[in-house]
Amino acid sequence: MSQDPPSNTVQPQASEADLFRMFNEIGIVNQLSATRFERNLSDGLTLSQFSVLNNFVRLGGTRSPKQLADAFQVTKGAMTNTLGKLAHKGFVTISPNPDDARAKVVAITASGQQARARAIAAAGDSFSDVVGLLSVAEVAQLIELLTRIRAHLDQHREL
Amino acid sequence: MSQDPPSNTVQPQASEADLFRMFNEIGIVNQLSATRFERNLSDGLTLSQFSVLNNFVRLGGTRSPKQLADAFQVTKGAMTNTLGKLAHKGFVTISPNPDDARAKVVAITASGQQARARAIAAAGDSFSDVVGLLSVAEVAQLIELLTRIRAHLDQHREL
DNA sequence: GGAATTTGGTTTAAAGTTAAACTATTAAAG
DNA sequence: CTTTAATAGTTTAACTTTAAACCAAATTCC
Repeated sequence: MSQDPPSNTVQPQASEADLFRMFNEIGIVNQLSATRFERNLSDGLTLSQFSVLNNFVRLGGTRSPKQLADAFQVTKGAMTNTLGKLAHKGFVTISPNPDDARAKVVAITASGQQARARAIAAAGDSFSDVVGLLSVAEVAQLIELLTRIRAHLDQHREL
Repeated sequence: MSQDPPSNTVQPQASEADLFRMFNEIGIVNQLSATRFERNLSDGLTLSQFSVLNNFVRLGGTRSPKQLADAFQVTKGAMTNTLGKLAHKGFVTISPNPDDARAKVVAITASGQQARARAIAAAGDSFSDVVGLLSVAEVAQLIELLTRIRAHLDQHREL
């Protein structure tokens, strides 16, 4: 439909096998880095809990449990659980939504922001040995490509 | 200690904040792609089960449950469970190790290889829409960088 | 050789996840 | 309006994973 016209400067597309290998490699790196990160997490935070706090700080504002569940591709039940833990620790507040009695409004607290900052600092430590491994340009390139992939997967996800 | 001497051709190193962002992006992409992949898995395979089969095909030979557990950064208990399921489906065999009565020898079966091939085919389908997104060069670059990171994390992991 | 330690694997309890059932509220259709 | 369908959130059962206890077999160390 809306394909670019053929041209002599077109880059050859990646094969499915290449992509499989790439996603495989992403999976392994993620496994290793997430394990490492999770171990250094403070305040008894799990990765899911941290992710929620981080999301609030990065994007600001408030969200419903449903929105969070969708954003993290997790069931509503799982999010109920995660938010319960965070609320219990005082890192988020969960209030009724005045406009919709079914819904709730989740917000991060000052204490939650501090916990997130502590976690980030700990994360920095846990990755300090990787600093020498990549140049700024390489990291930038990596982020650029990953962001592109993320945006695509995000748009085309079913559910 | 063993640092390179300063020079005018040295690349500036990535900051911890950049790295955090990078690993964060890897986590999100992984989350999205793994979810997608897992949904298209055939033969009732879970991602862990598929990973074990894939590992056997990629690297050949046989392995002990312990080796597999280490390779995937998973507890021995979890691997006992995963291998049990795979054995039940007839995709691997688990035999005693004649040289060490504590240990076992795990091998993939022909049926397991076929199941892995089917899963790969399904995976190809599930990623077909990503094909147009990246050039061969970009995927190659991505794989190169990820492999480097993986090797580093792998060498420096605790446990 | 025999005691103490380490290692491979299984099992158990606790925690987190999913899928599905369920409740309550809102939106849509007639 | 009123009935029907969809939506937000919670709860439950089944499953996976981890951490820790446990058993059996191998190693290490006197």
